Amino acid sequence: MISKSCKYAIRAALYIASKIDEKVKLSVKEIAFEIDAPEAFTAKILQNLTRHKIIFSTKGPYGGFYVEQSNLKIPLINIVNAIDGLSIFEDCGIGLQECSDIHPCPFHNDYKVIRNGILSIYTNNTIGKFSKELMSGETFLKSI
Amino acid sequence: MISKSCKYAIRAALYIASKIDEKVKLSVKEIAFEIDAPEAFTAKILQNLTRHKIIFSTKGPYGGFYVEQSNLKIPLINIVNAIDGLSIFEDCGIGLQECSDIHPCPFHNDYKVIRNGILSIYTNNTIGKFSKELMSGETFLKSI
DNA sequence: TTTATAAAGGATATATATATCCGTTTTGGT
DNA sequence: ACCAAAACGGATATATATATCCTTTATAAA
Repeated sequence: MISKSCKYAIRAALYIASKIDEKVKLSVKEIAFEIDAPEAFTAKILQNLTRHKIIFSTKGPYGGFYVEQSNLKIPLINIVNAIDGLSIFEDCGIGLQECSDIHPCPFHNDYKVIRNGILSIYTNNTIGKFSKELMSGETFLKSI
Repeated sequence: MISKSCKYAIRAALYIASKIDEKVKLSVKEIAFEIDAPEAFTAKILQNLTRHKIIFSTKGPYGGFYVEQSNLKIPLINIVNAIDGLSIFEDCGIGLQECSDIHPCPFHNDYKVIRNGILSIYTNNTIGKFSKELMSGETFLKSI
């Protein structure tokens, strides 16, 4: 459904959010390692998230990526929108251009329920929602 | 979720099934046109479906693709399996290797409901289920 | 038996997603 | 002012999905 890039982005945002109380800025290297994603590719994704103001960054020594309290309220759908766009929530289940509520394919109604369910997951969960319950001593990936 | 190829495959199978009463074999060219897919690529997909015995084919003059009554009972999940495999129904929503019922990610339970819903659509609908209500004078794509 | 037709299948091409590389810019410390 | 650290951004590389091309094989009809 969502792309691999988008999954990296969500993992990255959750990780950065989980570190908010430590008041340190995180490097690409650390983030990539913790979310199990390639470093250079993670850099691109983080840049994208920064441009979309989903996370913040500063350059130079002691620089890196971080979030503020306000970022914790951002729903995951914003990340999906930034990386993949929202058209995935409009596509027909069997790829028909013409498919719509007015002119539904045989699977349209069932499929619509599913799509809306996925949309709900991303809309109802925020970047900050899980940061508290995470990171209990082990690495991030093991903790989620 | 499922690939573009897989959507072509489902459209093709539904189309072929919709023609079962006409007792004609359908060419790649006709099928590709009707399902709005590229011809050579459709040929590959039809070969694949044939190998998996989801449809039948015969070579030579008056040859082509067709189904028999027994094929109409085949659930769409068989097509998904033939083209994409079933691993898509096991993937974690945020791409974690370790995610499972025992070690769920924060979205696991919600996401599982969704995945099972998609699985149900493909499991509960057969190739033949819609062939009757289709093809009321207009082209296939317009009819579904 | 020859010919025409249509699928089968291997090789190749293109598009897109994923991933890497490297020079540039910004910034903090000295 | 200088250096080092780190993100930024453009160019490039690789992998995968999608798409095409062409030769081979099977088959029906004449």
